[in-house]
Amino acid sequence: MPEKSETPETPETSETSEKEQPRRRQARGERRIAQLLEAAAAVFTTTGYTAASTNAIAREAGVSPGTLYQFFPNKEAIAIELADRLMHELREMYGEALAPVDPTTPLEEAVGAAVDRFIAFNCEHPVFFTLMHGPDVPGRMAEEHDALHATLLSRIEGLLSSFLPAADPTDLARTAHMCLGLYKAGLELVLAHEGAERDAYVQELKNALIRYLDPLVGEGLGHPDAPRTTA
Amino acid sequence: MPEKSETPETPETSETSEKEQPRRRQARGERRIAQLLEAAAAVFTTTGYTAASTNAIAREAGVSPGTLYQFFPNKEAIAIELADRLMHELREMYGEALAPVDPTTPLEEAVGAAVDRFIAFNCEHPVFFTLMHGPDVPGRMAEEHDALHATLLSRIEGLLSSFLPAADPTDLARTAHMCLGLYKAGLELVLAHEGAERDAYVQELKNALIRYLDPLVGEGLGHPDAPRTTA
DNA sequence: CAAGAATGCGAGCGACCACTCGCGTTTGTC
DNA sequence: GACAAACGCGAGTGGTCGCTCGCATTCTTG
Repeated sequence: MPEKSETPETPETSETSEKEQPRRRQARGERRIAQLLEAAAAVFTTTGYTAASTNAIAREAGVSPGTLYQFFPNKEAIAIELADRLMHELREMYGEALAPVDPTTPLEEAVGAAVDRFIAFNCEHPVFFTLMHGPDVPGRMAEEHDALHATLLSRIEGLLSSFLPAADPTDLARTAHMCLGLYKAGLELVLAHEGAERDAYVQELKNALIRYLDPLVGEGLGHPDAPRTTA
Repeated sequence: MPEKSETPETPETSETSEKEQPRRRQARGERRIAQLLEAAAAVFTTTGYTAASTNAIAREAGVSPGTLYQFFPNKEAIAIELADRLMHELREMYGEALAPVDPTTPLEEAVGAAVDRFIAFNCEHPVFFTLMHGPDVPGRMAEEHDALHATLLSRIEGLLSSFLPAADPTDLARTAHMCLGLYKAGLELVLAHEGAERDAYVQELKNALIRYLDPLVGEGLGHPDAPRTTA
């Protein structure tokens, strides 16, 4: 296992320490990093993480393997950095997308808005689905994935509990898992199509989620239109 | 090469000089093959296809790498043979599970029966999900996967069309895709849990599918008295 | 401009993996 | 029992991949 001894850490960082910054980068370096991450995104989306070779990423970026390793300590760090940047961009969006809504808001509206934003993000960054869904992710990425997963689940639970104030926590968690699973399934289908067909699948995904949740909401709120329950 | 009756698509002359020469196996060999496939199933399920090494499979089976290659020409052939045997076993089941039903059968019953059988099969053979869902499958396996996918889709379409005789073929295909996607999502959740919780997820999967399809059946048939429940 | 740091290169190293080969052992057949 | 074929072994081979190293080039800074 190639273990690179870290530079003598804690030099001095009295000021704002965003991250460990043992290296001074030039503008050129930042450009290369962005270029490499873009190339990595392209290669990851087409071949997946494990099958993607660092040489292929460097070639895609038009640089040599050595240059790649000037900016990233190893292959995993490339995926980590890529995921981190996407996460950061995502956080700015889903903070609104899954904010708890008051129960007077119709379910369709809440689900539709959340789905639209997430679908838009994933369509704009197809790598995200590859990195977060692939079974061939390195250990450190799994944590990132699990963290996002847990955050999303708690958000969904929060949203659901605003519609179902009196629900068993276990059932709530299960319903949230189902919602996330159904969403992932729909996302895969959405990404596999384009144009009008893609839009149709988005609508179908919304339908599936709304119809799945509708009876629960109706019964949870004491709606008279609760035709069927599953004990 | 494992012995099996190939389709006579290679019109060689009377002399089958090369190509397929089914090797004479002894009982011991057949046992080894089964043993190796079982070991391969275990390794594939835990590590996935690409990450699984042939040496690991041989070790799991308690034989040497050379012995493994006595019965399989390469790593892909192991997965192929494994998938073929599972497919064969599956075909005997889903022929009944998705056989077209007359529309008088309630939707819940049709969906419930199909889901139950497929869930049971996948729970008994977790490799199947790994081989058919993993993004890291070899080229030849992708065909097998696509073939199953297409077969399942046409079966689902057939079942749906028995409930929706007058439906746009495009919509029908899309709905079938959605059903299969939703099922896969539910299957993943089902496999991730055990015991009572697993059963609960099975029920939730059925709910999601039935609720997704119910409005379509009600409106598509134009039956004002469409049976919504048979409680 | 000079010095040093950051950047850039690409041949090559070590590790791993799918797969092979030569040879010894077991089994079926006469 | 004798012969051949199927079985079994495990060190070895070629190839790929992550990653390194020495050296050349470009930028920054005083």
